[in-house]
Amino acid sequence: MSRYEPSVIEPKWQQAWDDAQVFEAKRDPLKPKYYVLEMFPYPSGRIHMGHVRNYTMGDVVARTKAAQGYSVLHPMGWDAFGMPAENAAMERGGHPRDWTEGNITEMKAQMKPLGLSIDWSREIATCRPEYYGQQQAMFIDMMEQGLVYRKNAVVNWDPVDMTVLANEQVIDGRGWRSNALVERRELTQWFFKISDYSGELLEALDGLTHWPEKVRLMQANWIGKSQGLQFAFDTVGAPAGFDRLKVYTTRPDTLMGASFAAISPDHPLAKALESDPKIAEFVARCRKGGTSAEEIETAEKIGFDTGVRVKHPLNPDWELPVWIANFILMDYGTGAIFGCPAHDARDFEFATKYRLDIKSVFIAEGAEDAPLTEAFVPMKSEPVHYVRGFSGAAVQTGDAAVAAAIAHAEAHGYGKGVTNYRLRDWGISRQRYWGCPIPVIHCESCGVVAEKKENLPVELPYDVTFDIPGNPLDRHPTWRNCTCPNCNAPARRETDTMDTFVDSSWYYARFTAPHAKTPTVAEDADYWMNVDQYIGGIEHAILHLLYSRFFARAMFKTGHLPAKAIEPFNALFTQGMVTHEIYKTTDANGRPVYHLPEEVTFVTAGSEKIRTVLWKDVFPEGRGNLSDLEVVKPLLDYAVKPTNRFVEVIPSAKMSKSKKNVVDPMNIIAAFGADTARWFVMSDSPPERDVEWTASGAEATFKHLSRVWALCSRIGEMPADHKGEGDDELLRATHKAIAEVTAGIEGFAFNKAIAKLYEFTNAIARSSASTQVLQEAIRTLAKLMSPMTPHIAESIWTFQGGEGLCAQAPWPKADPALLVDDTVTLPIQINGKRRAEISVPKDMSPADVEKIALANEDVVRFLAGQPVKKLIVVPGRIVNVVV
RNA sequence: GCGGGCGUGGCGGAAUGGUAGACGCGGCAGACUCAAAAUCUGCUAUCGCAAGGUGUGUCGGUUCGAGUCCGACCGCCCGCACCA
Repeated sequence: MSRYEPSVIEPKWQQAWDDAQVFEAKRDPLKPKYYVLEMFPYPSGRIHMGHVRNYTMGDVVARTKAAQGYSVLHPMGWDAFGMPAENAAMERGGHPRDWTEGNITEMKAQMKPLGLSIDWSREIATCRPEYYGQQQAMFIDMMEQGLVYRKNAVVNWDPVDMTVLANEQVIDGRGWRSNALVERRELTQWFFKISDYSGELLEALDGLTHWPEKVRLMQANWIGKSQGLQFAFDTVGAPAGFDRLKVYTTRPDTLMGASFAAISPDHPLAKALESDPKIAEFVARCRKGGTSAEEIETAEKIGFDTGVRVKHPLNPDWELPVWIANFILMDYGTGAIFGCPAHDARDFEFATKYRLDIKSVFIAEGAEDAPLTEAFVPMKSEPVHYVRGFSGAAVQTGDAAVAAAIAHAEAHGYGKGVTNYRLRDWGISRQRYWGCPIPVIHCESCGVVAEKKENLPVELPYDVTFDIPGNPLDRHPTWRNCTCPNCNAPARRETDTMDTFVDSSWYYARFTAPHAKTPTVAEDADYWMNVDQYIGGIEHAILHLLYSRFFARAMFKTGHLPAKAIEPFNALFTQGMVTHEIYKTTDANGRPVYHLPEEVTFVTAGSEKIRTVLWKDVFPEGRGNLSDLEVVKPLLDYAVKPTNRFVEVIPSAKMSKSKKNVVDPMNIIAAFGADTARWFVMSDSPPERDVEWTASGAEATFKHLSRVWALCSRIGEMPADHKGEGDDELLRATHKAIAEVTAGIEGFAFNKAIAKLYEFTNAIARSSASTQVLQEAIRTLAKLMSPMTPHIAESIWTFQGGEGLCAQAPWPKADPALLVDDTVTLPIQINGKRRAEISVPKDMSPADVEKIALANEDVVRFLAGQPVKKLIVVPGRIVNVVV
């Protein structure tokens, strides 16, 4: 074997795998199946280290499962719709489709050299009619099932770009691109009825036992179940049609502390009152407020007394004022509340500002009913003393009091217990070109009608321009024109497109039959679903994963997925980011200046453990030492003083172009090969945590792989019949490695699996065993390394006489008999402190172990004749002597 | 405010309640070399000449035995947030 040259072996093996179609997924009734999926990328045009880490993890799982005898599905596709393509068209000209397809070609070309075991015959892109046409078909099915509807909704409207903006695109109340003040405008929008599934999506979380607890909690909080009382006030002096005002509360036990009612500025009653110019003006003022978290947090609570009154449900003579308040949300509960300032922080603030009554309903046990300086809001599980209760005992917990109050309301017929969810319906309308057209038609006589399925896909027109703001579909000369599927009269197409989250909500199902003429094919979906292991970033913990869970249910309801697939992802793994240090200096004006890693030099000061980073021109050769500093001191003084050449190192941060701490995977592959990149991103940190990319770590990985290569050569040069020493020892090490590496991979502890591979490599290198045993060991090493470093593994496998391709060889099995040593070393503790060590046969009886332990001379010395009170022997583990 | 997570050498990190620091990085020393690089070997938590002592954010508890379990605190990180 010659030198280790990744640039030679990597393309060679990739070609060999392609030729043998090793990664093509086939339905095989004789094998169990395994579906591994990594969250598919947005085709930005460049892959980054995060992609490398994500796809390598999936690849390790896919290759291991394939070797373990599973029929594996490991596909890849492109989340290809979305605004960056349109922005690029606006900024640079060109067409979103050309830009996107070009990026897909480029990114695929960058992914191929990684040697991933992907079935590229199943590649999909959400922007192609083959994909989004099927999405439109499902949209129509969902309409029929009542899962889709239109309603007016308040949205962020950019008056300059003439488009709806997502909340994240509104920065300080202005459009992120146009910088125009964003308006809250009411538009007719399309919605998916995800709220129909609130309860089910919440309860089913319990069954997702192979999901991270954190993700399940985040989803549970997002769905936000609460139980409370809904009741209606009788109104006094309200406009016609508003005889009653419905409110929702989770604290009906505080009803006797009510001092006002309040409605959202978007409440129908507020609208009915807008004939009063003062009210109209107030409502307009409320709508101006920004929607960002900070603004909401710091926003002052403002209110306006409408003059309308409501009667307290427990006492018709008791009237409360109705206010419009900016902090009441229209789309939660009923959009109206009753205010109990004593036991709600917001109501307290509001009541204090507008001098409304603050009356305690309950007080801490043993406390006085004194005026409050802030709202008293104890845990609902805590017992308190009710001074103005109306149901249940005087001393009870909040939980008990709430239940008693609901029972009271239901018994007296003024309200009922209801369950409320924070989760809102999913608004999917986007006034954008580069998305999946919503396949409906507006007809003057028939209204809103679904397009006929045989007319699908409703394709995006190519001849559009982006030189003026707004949705190009709206101003296309002919695209909107169509005929009504019902009455054949001339009609107009819907020009809204779907949120790109819709595209990614079912791609996992499409991969089971990526080119079918229907969204899915029953037998393929039956065979391949569910995704056995899904891998991606934590940033998708809520939206993407919740939408997908909803969509799988909708696909079941519309007959596109089997019942077993309503939870589509059996196991989820969320991986950490790839980070890098940032190198910063300051310019003459005090502004930060960032430097690329290759622009700085590391100077180490030996045992003093100081690391200083300097601009590269101080040590142009790329490395330096403090002793060298003495030599270059004059130069350094010159360099440091006038130009501030010491570089500040900002530890481990997300890779970002502006901070110049990005490492391009293509450069790493060019310098060290894909195997080095793959091994390093898996080796240094647990996969769920961030991993810091370091140049020294990458170099060290390359050196290690080179060592393995050299070791393979050495073994290859040994005479085949050479008899050596320590065969049994190496055989045991081999089987231990099999057991430990397998456990590491299966437990998603890739860093530990790699640590074991280092140990095993060192064991082989030290061994002077017989040629045959060494060969068997290094072939096993190659197979165990192959999920992480498939190319070098393939070379070693072939060189050492492995049969066929390593990629198709079965996973080795550990012999349990070889995993336990005949003798074990037992530490002996005296009063819990380690004092000695004995070596005993592994199955020696505890009684014999005791004898040997007590006879040990170190033990005798430490005991110094003290009587032994207790002796604990944990077989195979430890001996503890208590005196 | 609500919810969750994490604190272990110079660094990344290992440790089913059972020898704390595996493995890697960095560092030190040595071999090879005219020399450097590369490579190889050894050492590397800390105090101490040693015997031995001390060490997993802090304080306390459970246990024969605690990095691990329990309680309080300190610090850092993440998610949600005017949700009635």
